[in-house]
Amino acid sequence: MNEPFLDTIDEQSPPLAEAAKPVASLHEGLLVALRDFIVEGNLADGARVPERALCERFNISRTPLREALKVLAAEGLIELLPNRGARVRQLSSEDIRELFDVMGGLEALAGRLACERISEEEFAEIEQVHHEMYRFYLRRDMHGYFHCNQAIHQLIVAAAGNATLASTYAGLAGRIRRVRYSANLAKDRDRWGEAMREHEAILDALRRRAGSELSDILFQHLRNKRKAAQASA
Amino acid sequence: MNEPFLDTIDEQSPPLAEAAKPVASLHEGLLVALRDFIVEGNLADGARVPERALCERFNISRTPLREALKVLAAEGLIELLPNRGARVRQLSSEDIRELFDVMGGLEALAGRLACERISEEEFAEIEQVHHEMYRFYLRRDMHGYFHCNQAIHQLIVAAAGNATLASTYAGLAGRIRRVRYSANLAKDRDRWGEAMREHEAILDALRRRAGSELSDILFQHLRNKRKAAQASA
DNA sequence: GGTTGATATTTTGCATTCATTTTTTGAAAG
DNA sequence: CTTTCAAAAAATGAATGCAAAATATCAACC
Repeated sequence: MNEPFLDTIDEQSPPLAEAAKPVASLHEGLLVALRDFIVEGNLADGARVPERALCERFNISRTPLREALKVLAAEGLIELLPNRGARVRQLSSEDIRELFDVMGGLEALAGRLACERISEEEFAEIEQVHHEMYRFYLRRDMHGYFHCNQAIHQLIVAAAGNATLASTYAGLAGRIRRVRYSANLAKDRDRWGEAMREHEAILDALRRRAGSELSDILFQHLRNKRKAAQASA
Repeated sequence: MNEPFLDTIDEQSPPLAEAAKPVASLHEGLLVALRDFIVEGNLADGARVPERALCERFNISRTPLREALKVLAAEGLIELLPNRGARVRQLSSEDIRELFDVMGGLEALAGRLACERISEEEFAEIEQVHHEMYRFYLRRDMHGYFHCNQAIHQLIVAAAGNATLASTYAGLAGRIRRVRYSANLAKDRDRWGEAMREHEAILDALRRRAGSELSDILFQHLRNKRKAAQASA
């Protein structure tokens, strides 16, 4: 469970040097810490990953660090160049387009599966967050709106009841999380109304358990989100 | 580009000991070799991964091997237990259900995207393989049929023109590849006719560039495939 | 001033080593 | 014969060491 999706309005990541918390378990711990470190944008886009510096930062030797870097490369967060170390992966607009589409496909799937198995309780929660989001929309409270928006998408993925889906989704979300700020479509007021209407349709289809319809709507919703994001970039 | 999907009828993987080809580049090389080694079923399901033995098998020391194992764990092929090494990941029927659904979702996405951008040439190729597959079906040639089947699904994913989708799909396919033999629904003659009809519908929807429709059909197709597979297991 | 090329420095990739933890072994007890 | 427990053996996780490769430095030259 990493991060729901784009569309957050939170402030930029914390300053580079932190209180150097001494990595808890070091098993999973280092990996998580390092991933956060990168995802949170502590390293510039395309910058080379300073092995030695990170060793000191996390108080470990190069061996476990390099193992973690390999994993992060497999996750697509960084890339390894033979004999010249790791670089923070720079996403082209094409990469972002691809990522949005795949996430759209996964959300479409989540919607479809959710329709098959969502409980009344789960639906009620989504409905509640939806109404809350609507109130934020009326009040033009972007921060609140996007918080709810995130929550809804996350709840739909969770309602699908498919851990493989959830972790695949989280992996992709992690990759674009770095660019979420630049992709902050929130500024686009016209799109906002449209997005709100789309969310109405999402809730409606989910209420009717119309899986294939919801699937379409969710995919298109992500498509539109991406278009707005890339247009404003 | 790993492997299209289940549904192959190929014979079981080669015997455990091979000619010990000395890992080419060792950068990407070891990882690929080791992944193949595991995916091809050289290690029993749930068996512990013998670090030392693999070091000798691939003529490398433990450091690079362990890096590779970490990556394979991230890919979901093996799992790492703290202080007790790596095990070949054993997929529960629930895991398989999940994987099929996610792959179904990704194929649905691939179909949708393919409808947007597939060229006449690409479509013609799929159509051709489809007809070839039909001839195999009429002749009751399972091996030929499944080879074409695989090719069609792979061509649709390729026609989507989304590298992120393709690699995500390949990653999941790799996980499931180990169990493809047990999931060999080929034996189910009734399902075969049904599958053939579904493929007719797939081709038809693709011809009409009916993205959302194709999306539904593909997802259901994978669903049915999975049900047949799990029923016969 | 800018370019080229040789040398020094750093960094990478892998092997080796070491401390811990786990697993195995085997003998004693029930 | 089975269970229990302690010691031995093996495996894991991580640090260090070392050769090869890449990068940086800097002086000579145009």
